[in-house]
Amino acid sequence: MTDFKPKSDFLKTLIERGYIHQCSDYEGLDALAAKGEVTAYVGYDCTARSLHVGSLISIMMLSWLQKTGNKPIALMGGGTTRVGDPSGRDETRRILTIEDINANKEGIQGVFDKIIQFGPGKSDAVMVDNAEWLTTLNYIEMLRDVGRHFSVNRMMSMDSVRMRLEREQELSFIEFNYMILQAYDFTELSRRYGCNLQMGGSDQWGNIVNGIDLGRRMGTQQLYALTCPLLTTASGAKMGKTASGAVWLNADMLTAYDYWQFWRNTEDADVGKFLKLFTFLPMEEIRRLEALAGAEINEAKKVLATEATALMHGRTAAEAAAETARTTFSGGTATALPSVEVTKGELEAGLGVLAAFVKAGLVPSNGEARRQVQSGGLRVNDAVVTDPAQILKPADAINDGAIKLSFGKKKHVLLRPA
RNA sequence: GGGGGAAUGUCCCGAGCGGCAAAGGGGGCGGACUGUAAAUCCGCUGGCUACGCCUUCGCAGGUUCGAGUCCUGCUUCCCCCA
Repeated sequence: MTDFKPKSDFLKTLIERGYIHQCSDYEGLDALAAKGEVTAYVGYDCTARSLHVGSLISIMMLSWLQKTGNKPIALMGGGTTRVGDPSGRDETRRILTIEDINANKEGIQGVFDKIIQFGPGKSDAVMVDNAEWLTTLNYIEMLRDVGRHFSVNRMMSMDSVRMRLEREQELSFIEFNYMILQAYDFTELSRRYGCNLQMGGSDQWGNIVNGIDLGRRMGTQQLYALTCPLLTTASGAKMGKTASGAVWLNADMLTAYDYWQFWRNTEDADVGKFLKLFTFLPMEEIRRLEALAGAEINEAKKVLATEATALMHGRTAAEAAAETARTTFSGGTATALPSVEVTKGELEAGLGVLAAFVKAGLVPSNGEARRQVQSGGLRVNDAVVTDPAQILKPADAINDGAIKLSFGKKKHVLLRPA
């Protein structure tokens, strides 16, 4: 890969921006991409109501694919999610109900058209659900047509399976079948849409390559595999977690402000990498930003945060988030901070600080609030709380009629009497 | 079918002579230092109407003043033999 010189804009961009972990055949894929003849898919499991940043990298790849004149397919795993992918998992996934899966699918679909064009045109994207063909399969036919091409010996040696076996962890038969279904998806998409490339995270390599093999045996055109690195931060932590949980892409699961903050808090060493992967800024601009040294790199982080947020939440929301952050972190109180309502009566009766922080959702329990008071982590209107028995009263509402509660340096909520 | 072992704080790993809210890590959170970074150092890491009360060690019973610890049965997982 180091000495490979791509001719296609697609591979040129992906390589330059660091999207590629492995590819089954650079030359072959490059030739197709140069002619705009790549139709690629990425599959998304419907295991939650929203995708999170971990999936964003592959959505970006689909977008670049389209920008460089090829056709993306977003595959909803409405069928495969009923089975559960064992890759990279220690334990069997909880089996989701069909209603849950459908609801999750609804939630997930929305993010794609933010950066990908859908429609009937040649390089317009298509969205399909593998439930369409998987749920109507007939077991015996499936075994005869597809199952005979799979060697159990080889399946047992696949990472996802082997790891479970070596660590003596349960691997149920249903999960064992996941790779067969995913391989079958690839061939089915090849037949239906002329799909010839599957992309995904590096943990999907085995599954994708199985699809290529199956395609060859079942007589599809030549298929290709392309994987991206799994995201970790420079200090090795798995990316995508914040204080409050996963970094969701959907606005109703994570506000634009919190999403902006997630990117703003990127480690220095990751700024360049993330600008390349998660924004569409031109490379010259990125090179300039990542060259900033010392505290200056904070400028690059703000650009990253705003650009990345603009992609998922829109430019307006991104800039509002940037502005809210600016006032908040320069010592002021932005009125656009997340807010929680309390009734006037509650305040007049006197609301305990501990309860107030729990109510604001900043801490999970009274006890936790109490502990945080001990270590000086709670503030009311920017004043450190020292007395756990402190009572909040209407007179404390000073900022735009609200009380500002802060947990640590980064988490703020406005308590609004209503 | 026979024999042996395991299950611990609902994030994970993991100690635990009958006095245990339960050692030690990891992770997470807060504080200090910085730049809303990293590294480092310090503190915290069951719940509550809080110098007390309540609920926790696979499940259900029992012995005991007192059980994570002992006994009985059950469930699940692993290993060996058939």
